[in-house]
Amino acid sequence: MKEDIHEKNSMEILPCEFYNRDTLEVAPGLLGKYLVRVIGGHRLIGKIVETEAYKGPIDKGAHSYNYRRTPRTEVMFGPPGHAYVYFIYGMYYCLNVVTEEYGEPCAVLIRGIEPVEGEDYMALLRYGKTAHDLAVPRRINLTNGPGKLCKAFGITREQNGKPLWSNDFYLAYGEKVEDSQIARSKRINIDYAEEARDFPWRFLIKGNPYVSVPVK
DNA sequence: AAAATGATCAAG
DNA sequence: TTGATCATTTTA
Repeated sequence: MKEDIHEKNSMEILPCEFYNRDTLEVAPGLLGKYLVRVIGGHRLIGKIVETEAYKGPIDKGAHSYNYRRTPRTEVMFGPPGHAYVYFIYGMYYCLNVVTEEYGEPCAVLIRGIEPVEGEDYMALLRYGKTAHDLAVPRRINLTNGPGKLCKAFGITREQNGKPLWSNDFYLAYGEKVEDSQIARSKRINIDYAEEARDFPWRFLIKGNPYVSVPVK
């Protein structure tokens, strides 16, 4: 059986080539990977448990649909492996990783994370309280959504366009996830996207409690 | 079910 | 310049 070069258990940083592939391979491939963020003298680590693929050229759910190029979508046209962070609903940030070759405006939205290290500081960033003081449902609530995890990891427009191999902000191999542990579904909250609304481009680790919305 | 809250973008 | 929209979350 052939070894998949994109899967291994390790804290090694993901190489740039990881992202330079079809978005529908990168999105499930990101499950189990670790997001690492150094902020305020703390190191935060979280395991990615839910992602969504956005393929701008053909995807009416994507900000970059039909190669729509604006100040906001600009970084998606750039090289793969960089962060695309956008501000939404006047209140929240969402983190994406840019995929595919330079000029192809595609990305993967990170929708759910399981805290691995630094949960107290995540809780502090989210609520101004340590996780120790939170009931279990609220601990789950820390990072189970795209806006929540950005708040918990201190991710803002400052990270927009940053490579995902920065000292204080990177992705590592983390934990191997078998294909049999991955579930798929339609994407969340893109009812405006016509036929693309039904594309099964959302990927989750089966049974993981840190997903934003349970699989239907 | 509906509010919160402001950047974003296409249209005028 | 304006106004509708929005890859969400919280509260009720």
